[in-house]
Amino acid sequence: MTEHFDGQDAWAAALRAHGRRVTKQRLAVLAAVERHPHSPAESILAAARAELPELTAQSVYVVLGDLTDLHMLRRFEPPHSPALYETRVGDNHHHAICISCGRVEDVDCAVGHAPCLTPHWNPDAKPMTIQIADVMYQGICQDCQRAQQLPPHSPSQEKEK
Amino acid sequence: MTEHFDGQDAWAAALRAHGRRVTKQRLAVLAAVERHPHSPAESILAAARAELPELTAQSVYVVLGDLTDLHMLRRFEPPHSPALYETRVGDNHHHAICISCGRVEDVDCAVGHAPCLTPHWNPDAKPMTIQIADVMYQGICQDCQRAQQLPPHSPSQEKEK
DNA sequence: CGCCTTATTGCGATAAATTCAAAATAAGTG
DNA sequence: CACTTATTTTGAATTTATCGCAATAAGGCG
Repeated sequence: MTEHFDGQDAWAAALRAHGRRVTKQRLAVLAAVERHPHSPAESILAAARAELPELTAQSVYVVLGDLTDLHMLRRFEPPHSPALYETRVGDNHHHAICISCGRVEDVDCAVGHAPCLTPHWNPDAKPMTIQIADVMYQGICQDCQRAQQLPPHSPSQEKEK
Repeated sequence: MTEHFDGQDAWAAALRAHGRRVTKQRLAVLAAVERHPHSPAESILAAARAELPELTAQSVYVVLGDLTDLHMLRRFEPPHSPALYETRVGDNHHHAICISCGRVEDVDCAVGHAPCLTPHWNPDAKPMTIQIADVMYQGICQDCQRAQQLPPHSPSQEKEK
């Protein structure tokens, strides 16, 4: 109950620092994202409604979009998934997604510090000023791998001819 | 007019190799993607209709999805954009996207060969078996950068307070 | 060469995620 | 406390993509 206010105040300060008003909606969304990293807007809405039941979906979209623009939140879009949000910004860490179950894991930056931020441009390409390098590792997590090997009733991937 | 058949035959062979029938729809889609890399389904439909007017949107979605599963096409989803497709598969190259105008550039793999395929797992994370590492550089291209500096009538990004 | 089986495509409807416009509300300021 | 305007809500629309089933045609076979 008291630990509530630690983060609450920090978020409030950050909002003011960005010239934004401190509203219960924003605080509820920020708290929800912090508690449920790698969550889509809908899950964030559900989580935030635990402490602010009258919150609407549209508000969540607006708040998420705005806070992402401010770099208070980070947004990434795994394939075949709605956009996911997290509060970890600044450190440029990456993500590993299981293409089978959708589980997401954080992965520290692969090349040291501000790493992947210097792409090897092709000779004919016009270089851009890179702001972030979103690295999306796609693979199969251990659980799903195990589940696929068991031949039993699991008609998962019978394509590829 | 003749150069048509070179690629045509190659695609046909590849389709058969994957146990797929060779249809004009598939050939039209493949040709369209090859001619317009980094294009969304809608643009591919338009391009493919140039040579196959009766092609439908749904067929394009089905074909793109299927060929992507076969790894004959590669699909990636830049933020705030529909999924894009390209014929370059196998080499694991990356992409740089201008967050302002949406322009996409190919970027060769940053770390040499099969590079980014070995993430640095956190101690507590359960490693996955990585299949591909999709690296998405996000930044601002030279043109947009130039356009933003000119104060004139360009009410583009007046947020951030 | 034409038939037959079955993959593939077309059609119509539908879903999921996100965005838009305008009215209602409330944060911060004086 | 009143006022200004950012923020949220309300209600609907848009965009991107998928689903089920009927229609079609590709490739194998007799």
